[in-house]
Amino acid sequence: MSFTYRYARPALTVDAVVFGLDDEDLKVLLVERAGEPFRGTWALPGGFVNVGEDLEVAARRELAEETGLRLADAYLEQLYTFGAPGRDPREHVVSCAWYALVNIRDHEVRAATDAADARWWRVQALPDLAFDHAHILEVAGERLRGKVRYRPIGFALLPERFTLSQLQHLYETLLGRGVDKRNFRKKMLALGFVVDTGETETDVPRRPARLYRFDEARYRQLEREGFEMWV
Amino acid sequence: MSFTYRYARPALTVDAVVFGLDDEDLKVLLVERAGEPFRGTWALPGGFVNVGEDLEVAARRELAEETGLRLADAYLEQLYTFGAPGRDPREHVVSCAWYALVNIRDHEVRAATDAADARWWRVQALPDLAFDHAHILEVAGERLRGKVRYRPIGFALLPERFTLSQLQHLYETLLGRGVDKRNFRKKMLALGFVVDTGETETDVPRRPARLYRFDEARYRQLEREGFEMWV
DNA sequence: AGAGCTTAGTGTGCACATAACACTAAGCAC
DNA sequence: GTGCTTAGTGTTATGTGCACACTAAGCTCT
Repeated sequence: MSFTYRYARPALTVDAVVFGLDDEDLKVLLVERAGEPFRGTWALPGGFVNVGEDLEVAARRELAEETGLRLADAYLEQLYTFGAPGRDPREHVVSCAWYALVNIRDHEVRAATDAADARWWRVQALPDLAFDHAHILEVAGERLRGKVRYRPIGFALLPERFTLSQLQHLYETLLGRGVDKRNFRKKMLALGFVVDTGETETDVPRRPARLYRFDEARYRQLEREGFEMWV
Repeated sequence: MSFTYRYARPALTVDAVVFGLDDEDLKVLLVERAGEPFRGTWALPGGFVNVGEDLEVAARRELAEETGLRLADAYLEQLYTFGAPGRDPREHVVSCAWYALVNIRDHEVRAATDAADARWWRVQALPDLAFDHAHILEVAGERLRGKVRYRPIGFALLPERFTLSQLQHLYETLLGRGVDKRNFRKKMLALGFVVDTGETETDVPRRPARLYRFDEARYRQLEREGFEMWV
């Protein structure tokens, strides 16, 4: 079967930049390519968009197919569309890139279709990447660093219940600088959408911390009222 | 001549949302469609991307072809890629939308290829639009309103030399609210990249105002030093 | 020439937000 | 119960945002 058009068309793909956070670092999910071109090279999960398929749906599908990861309550947003001729050695391929923030512990990752392997890599120590994926990752990193300061998207990187220390560690990691503990806690609690669950950590070899959660409904309410956060 | 592929491909287009400002309002450049579908309906200028053509180049080309407008020192940025199946009645068409800010007086507009007419419309009083272009325009408006507050992109809407009153009018129009004259002037001049040219207006039936210009080199310098604006 | 019109241009004070800073509290391990 | 580790807490100084009203300068019209 084949498809014929009156004019030549660039191919259209989606790629996903999935960020995760563990106790140490910011990580990104990559797959090792099983097919040509760039066989054996690490790359962002992604692939061709089907006709009649929404771009976001395509991004989720390719991600699930190649890494086994299904985005549920993760944060997912379109990043940018990369269309420079020559970015794919085969032909002109335009890629609509998306980025996602997930809690690493919630998601089992396994290599699948078209991928020889799939695993998390430290953003600070990436392998060589296929295509222009290093560039895409750079753009994604900038967007993440920029956006986390005025939108509460970072919470998607944490478990549902988290301590203020974890939240602070998250911001320090993303912003790349330390912040003052007292000021940070004051500011976060003053925002009004980081709420105390009444629970505390268990099984930790030290004083247990209170557990908080991100109250999304409250955030949306405040947003409607014209409130603005700035970290 | 025709082109055959192993798998079906969505078509790929670019659309341009060009904003301009005159003494009264924020305007947007639209074309009246000369061909089907939506013949006779107003739409964003745009069209199919050629194979081997960069997306930004395609956006500029389509804009020039349909409206005669050539973006030189205008601000141009990718907006979002719209790919919902059904957004074009013919088939699955994915559109990479761009938005631009230009100084209306610098640009002559005339209908050309594929367009029966081309003209500026007040953003507040738009006609019915073809495809999902009303939605694209809405997204563009949000982006503009958001971005103008922390990036000095608004200057692209003004002539090279402008008065602080013009600049204030610009911000008031974009933000949709009045601002205090004294505070506005203090803040703008404190930024350091709005510089006095030493000249003043001529031929105005009132006290002439000083003319300022946007010093882009200075802005880039400050940006590198980690400075941040916020209006 | 002078009166009137129109927009340009200017400073202060108060309220609030940010940033710097160090010690006690609580639970666990040994 | 001692020691270790991280949790949790307030005050002060400084800077920024915001409200607010009058004089200055050039032109027009008579």
